[in-house]
Amino acid sequence: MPKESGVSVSVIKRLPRYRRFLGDLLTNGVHRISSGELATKMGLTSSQIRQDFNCFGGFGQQGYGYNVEALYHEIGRILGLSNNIPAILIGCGNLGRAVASHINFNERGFHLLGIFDSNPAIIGRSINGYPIMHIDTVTEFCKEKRPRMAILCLPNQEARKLAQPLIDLGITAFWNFSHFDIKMMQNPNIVVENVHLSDSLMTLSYMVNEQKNKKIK
Amino acid sequence: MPKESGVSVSVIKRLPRYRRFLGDLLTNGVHRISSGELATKMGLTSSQIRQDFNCFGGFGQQGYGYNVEALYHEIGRILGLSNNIPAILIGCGNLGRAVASHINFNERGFHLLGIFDSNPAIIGRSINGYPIMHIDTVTEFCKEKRPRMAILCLPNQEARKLAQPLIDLGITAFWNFSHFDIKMMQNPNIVVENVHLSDSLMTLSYMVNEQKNKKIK
DNA sequence: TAGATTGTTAATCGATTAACAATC
DNA sequence: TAGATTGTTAATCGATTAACAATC
Repeated sequence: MPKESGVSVSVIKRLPRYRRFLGDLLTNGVHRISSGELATKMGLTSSQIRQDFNCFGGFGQQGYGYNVEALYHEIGRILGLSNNIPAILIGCGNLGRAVASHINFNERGFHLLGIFDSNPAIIGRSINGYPIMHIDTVTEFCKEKRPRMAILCLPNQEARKLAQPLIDLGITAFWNFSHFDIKMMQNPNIVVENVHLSDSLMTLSYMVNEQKNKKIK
Repeated sequence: MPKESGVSVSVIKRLPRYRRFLGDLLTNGVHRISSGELATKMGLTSSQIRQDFNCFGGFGQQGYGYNVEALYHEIGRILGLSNNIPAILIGCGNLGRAVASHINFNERGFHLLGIFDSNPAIIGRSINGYPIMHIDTVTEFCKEKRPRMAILCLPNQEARKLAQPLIDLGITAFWNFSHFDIKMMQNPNIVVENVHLSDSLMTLSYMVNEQKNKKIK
């Protein structure tokens, strides 16, 4: 049934938002919805919604619409949210701590095994139940526990140094909060999702300026 | 000279990354670069680079290429990075604290005035020099200090409650870390930049799954 | 001047929207 | 059956890439 191969990244990036809206509907006791209604709610076109859902095989029904609960779970399945991919977090500064305590990894397809940092003062402590270990022990740890994903909450230079060694230790996916462009590295099998907060803020800066210009005009 | 109006958001979103690479070149003492060289470095096409830069009026020179320093500063100017837009941060949980201490607002076009939260235990303290004030005083504060941008590090429901009152108080831009979709609100003059960390992680979850499927295939 | 590389126009590619026949 | 709404094909729109004349 599922024909998931080769679905474009634009579609994938919309799935979490669809799921969010469907979750809200579910909470409000809505059991069916048409692409038209959902489109209005989400500020999209009904065409786009039908096209998007059909990338994965039709789970609507003509004349009826979509079953909210089925669709919600289907999207979760497509995203692999019940897939406990073992992960490690590297860098326990402000950002690393926030990510460790703020994100619900288990509900997003991952299982966080632990946190690594070089600051001796915090080794042995834990955050949100995740133990903080010394970065020097990460090699040993990876050989034993085989994490597949690494979260990089490190400065540029340190991320640059660590990326290749981590790949050599079996890491195949990065959630990258550093400014180092991992994608530029040789290995094409590595998947990377970047969160460049500063870039995001600069984009906002541009938009605020545009806003001003419009007012003047 | 600048013809910045109506530049597409795809182009704008690439500007911070260009600036980052140009900054690196500058650090390494490189003074000129051709679109071809930069394309190789960044994994883009030289065509795209020339198209992008030309959205803002040609600052290259035929037969020579681009002056790295001039281009770096030009991009900063386009993004409005020296524009101290007054901003407030709302929600001083893990994420809010990380944003307040991790982001260099001054170098990104903003000036953070202070932080608001409802937890009495932390009111009066400060983070990274920014005072923490009670959320009940935000109305008064906005009337006096006139911030234009608000950073929302709040749960869904609280963000939903606060968005419209903040707009009424003169906020015209949001850096939104909550899951509430501010864009869905009536006012078209409001600009919003969303940082949906959970969505980002779910996208990564999907990609890791695809990775597996490919190996099996 | 000759070589290099831009700025810009044209061609291609992909993503979004519109239209409508299929069908519940 | 009639009405509604999907799934899917075709049309449009926008973004990326290719090509090349302009020019430093």
